[in-house]
Amino acid sequence: MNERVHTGRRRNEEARRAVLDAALRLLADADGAPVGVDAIAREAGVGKQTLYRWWPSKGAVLLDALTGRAEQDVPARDSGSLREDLRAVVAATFAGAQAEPVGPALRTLVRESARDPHLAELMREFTGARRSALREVLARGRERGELAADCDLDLMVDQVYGVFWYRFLLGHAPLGEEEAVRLADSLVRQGG
Amino acid sequence: MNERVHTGRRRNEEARRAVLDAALRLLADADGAPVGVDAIAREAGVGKQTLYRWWPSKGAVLLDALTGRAEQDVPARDSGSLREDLRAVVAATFAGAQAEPVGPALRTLVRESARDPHLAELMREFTGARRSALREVLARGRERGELAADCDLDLMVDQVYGVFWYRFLLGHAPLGEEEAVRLADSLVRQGG
Amino acid sequence: MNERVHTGRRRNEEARRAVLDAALRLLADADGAPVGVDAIAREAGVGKQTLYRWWPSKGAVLLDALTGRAEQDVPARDSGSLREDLRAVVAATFAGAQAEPVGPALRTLVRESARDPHLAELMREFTGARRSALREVLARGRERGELAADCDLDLMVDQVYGVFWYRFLLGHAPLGEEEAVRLADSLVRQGG
Amino acid sequence: MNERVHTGRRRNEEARRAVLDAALRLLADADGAPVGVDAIAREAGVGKQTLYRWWPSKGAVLLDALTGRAEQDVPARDSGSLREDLRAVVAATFAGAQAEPVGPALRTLVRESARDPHLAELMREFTGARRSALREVLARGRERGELAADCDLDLMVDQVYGVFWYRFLLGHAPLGEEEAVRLADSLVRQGG
DNA sequence: ATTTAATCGAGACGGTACGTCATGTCTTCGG
DNA sequence: CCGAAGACATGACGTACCGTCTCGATTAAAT
Repeated sequence: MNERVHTGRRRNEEARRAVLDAALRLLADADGAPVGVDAIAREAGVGKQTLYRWWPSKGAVLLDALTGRAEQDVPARDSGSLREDLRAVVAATFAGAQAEPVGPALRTLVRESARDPHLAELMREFTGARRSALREVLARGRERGELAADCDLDLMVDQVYGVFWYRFLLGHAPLGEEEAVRLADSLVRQGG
Repeated sequence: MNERVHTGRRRNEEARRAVLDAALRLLADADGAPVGVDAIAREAGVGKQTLYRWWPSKGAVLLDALTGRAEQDVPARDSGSLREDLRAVVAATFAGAQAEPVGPALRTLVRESARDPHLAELMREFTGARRSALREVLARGRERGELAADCDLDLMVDQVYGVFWYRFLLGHAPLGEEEAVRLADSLVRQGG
Repeated sequence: MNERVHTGRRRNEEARRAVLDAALRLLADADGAPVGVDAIAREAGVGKQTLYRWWPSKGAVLLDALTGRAEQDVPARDSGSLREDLRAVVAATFAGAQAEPVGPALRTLVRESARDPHLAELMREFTGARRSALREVLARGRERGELAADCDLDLMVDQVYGVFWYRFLLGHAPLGEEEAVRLADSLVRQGG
Repeated sequence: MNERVHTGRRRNEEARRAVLDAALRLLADADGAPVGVDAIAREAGVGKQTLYRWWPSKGAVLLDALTGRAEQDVPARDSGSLREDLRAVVAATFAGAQAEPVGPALRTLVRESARDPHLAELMREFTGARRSALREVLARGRERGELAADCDLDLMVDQVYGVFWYRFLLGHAPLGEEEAVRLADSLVRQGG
C-alpha cells in the first residue's frame, strides 16, 4: 500500500487504477461469487464515496475493471480468406476467456449483470460491439463470394457468440483451439 | 385467496400448488427482476418455513414452478427426416420461450441462477436433459446418413441452444418460426 | 455470549435485554462520546434490524437502556417537613447522576439527544416527569405553610434541575451531598 | 454574490465576513438542526480550506459567528444596588437569547457542542466568562452587606445560568422580563 | 522587475456511521 | 405433525458528513 498522494481538486488517476486493479483482482478470485462494494473499496484503500463519485453503479466498476485492463484484443484482421479470419476471431475469443484473470472475472461479471440492470445495459453495449466486429468479417467474406448472398449473417454471428457464452457459463464442454476451428469451418461450410 | 383448509399432519397439496402458482405469477410479472422468498410466501398465503420444508432453496421453488407447470413440451418425435425433426425441435424451443408466462419466468429464473449456486446446479440438470434430447435427434440423423460420420454433434447441439439462450437473454434479435427453420436447415447443410 | 435461542414468532425477551444491557454498557464506557448503532448490535450479538424493529431510533434504545434498568429511584417521600423532603430529593438526584453506570450514560444520552430529535422528545417527557414529582413536594410544603402562598413553584423546580443539569454537563462544580443541602435550604429560605 | 476580489497573500477580510454571515444565517435558520461545513462554505461562496485555515474546527466558526456579531451586550453595570444589578444582568441574559437571530443560533450551537469536543471546550470558556461576570456582581453585593458573608456565590451563579439554559433548551417555560425579576429577587432574598 | 509566498474557490479523497433491504434459520401456536 | 406468522443474525447497499489535501489563479511582499 504505497501511500497514494492527493491530487487536489482533480480526479486522482492513481485512485482510479487502484480501484480497477482491486476490482479485477477480486473479480478473478471470486470466480463467480458476488463481489461487494465495500470489499473493492477496502482492497483498493479507497473510500466508498470515491467509487460512487466516478461510477454510476457497482457493475460499472466491474465492467470497467475488465475492459479497461483486458485489452479488447480480438483482432479482426483481414487476411483475404474468410475461413482464416473467422478461425482467428473465434479462437481469440475462446482463448481470451480462458486466460487469467479475464476468465473468472468475466464469469463473475455476467453473474452480477443478472441482478444489476445498469450493468446489464453496459454488457449489452459491450457484446454489441463484439458482434458488429464479427459481422464485419463475415460481410467481407460474403462480398468476396465465400458465403451465399442470401445467408443470414446475424444468425451466424449469434451462433459463434451463442456457443461461446453457452459453454463459457455452463462449462459443460471445452472452448479450445480445436473447437474454435471446427466452429469456424462449419459456419463457412454452412453458408457457402 | 380462498381460505385453504388445514390437512393436519399430512402435506397440504393445496399449499404446494399455491406456492408454485404464486411463484410462477411473480416470476412472470417480474420479467427479469429478482423475486424474493418473502414475496412468494406472502403471495401464496404461506409461511416461509413451508417453502424451506419442501424445497431446498428459493431457486428450487422457482424452477419447480416453471417445470411443474409449463410442460416440457418439446416433442423430439421421430419423423424419419432429420431436417423435419430438427425444425420441429428448434421451433418448439423458440416458441415455448415466447409464450406467457413461461418466457418472462424463464428469464427471471436464469437471472436468479446467476446468484444462486443451488439453482444454477438445477438449471444445469434441466438444460442437460434438453441437450441430450436434441443430441438424440441428431444421432439418429447421423445413423441414417443425413450427417457426416465425423461431425461434432455436441457442437451442433450447442449451436442450437447457444443461439437460443443468447438471443433469449439479450433480446437483440427475434426467435421466431423463420429463424428456427433457418437455423435447423443451416445445421443440416453444414453437417451433411 | 451464551447462545441465545429463538423464541419463534414472538418478540425475544432475551434479545431485548441483551440490547439494553449492551447499550447501557457502551453508554457508560463512552462517557459522552457517541455510541453507534452497529456497536450496540455487535456488542449485543444482535442484528441491526432487530434494533430498528423494536425501537424507532437509536436514541430510543439509549433512553430505554437508561430508564429501563436504572430505576428512577428518586423517592419523593412525604416526611411532613419540606426542608427534609427537598433535601432528600435533591440529594438523591445529585447522587443518582454520580453513580456508575448511570452518570456517564446519562451524559452520553443528553449529548445524543442534541442531534436526535426523536430522543430529544423522549428526554423531554422523561425530565417532565421528574419535574412534576418535585413540584408535588413543593406544593405540599406550600399547603403546610412552609412556603409563601404566592411563590413561583415552577421557578423553584427549575432552579433545582437547572443547577443540576448545568453542573452535570459542564462539570465545573461539584454535585455532592453538601451542595444538595445548601441548594435545598436556600430554596426553602427564599420561598418562606 | 458580489464577486469578491482577491487580496493576494493577505487574509481576505471579506471572505471572513462572508463565512460568519453565512454561518449565522444557517445557524439561525436551522434552529437546532445540524449545520454542515459544506453548507457553510457553499453558502458563503468559499472553499472549505479557507474555513479550516482560519478556524480550528466547525464549532469555532459557529461560535465565532455568534459572538463576533451578537455583541456580548450583557452590561454588568454597578448601580450600587445588588437587586438592581442582578435584575439587569438576568433580564439582559434572558432577552438576549430570545432575540433573532441569536436565539435559534445559540440553540443550534449548544446542540452542536454536544458532538464536537472542540466546540464544547470553546463553549466552556464562553460560559465561564459569563459566570465570572455575574459572580463579580454578586461579590460586590456581598461586600456591601446585601448578602450574607457565608453564602455560596457559585451556587447562586449556577442557579441563574442553570435556570436559563434549562428553560432555553427545553422550552417548557418562558424566559421573560417577569421571570428574570422573580429569579433575581428570590436570589437576593435567599442570600440575605 | 522579478521572484517568492500566501491567499482564494473548488472539490476529490479516506473514513465512519447511518438506516434499509433480502436471505435462510428458528420457534411459537392453532388446526 | 403441518402450516401460518414473523422474529432473528448476517451482511451488502447507497448516502451523508467530516477534516485533509492538492490544484491553478491571483496578488502582496521580498529581492
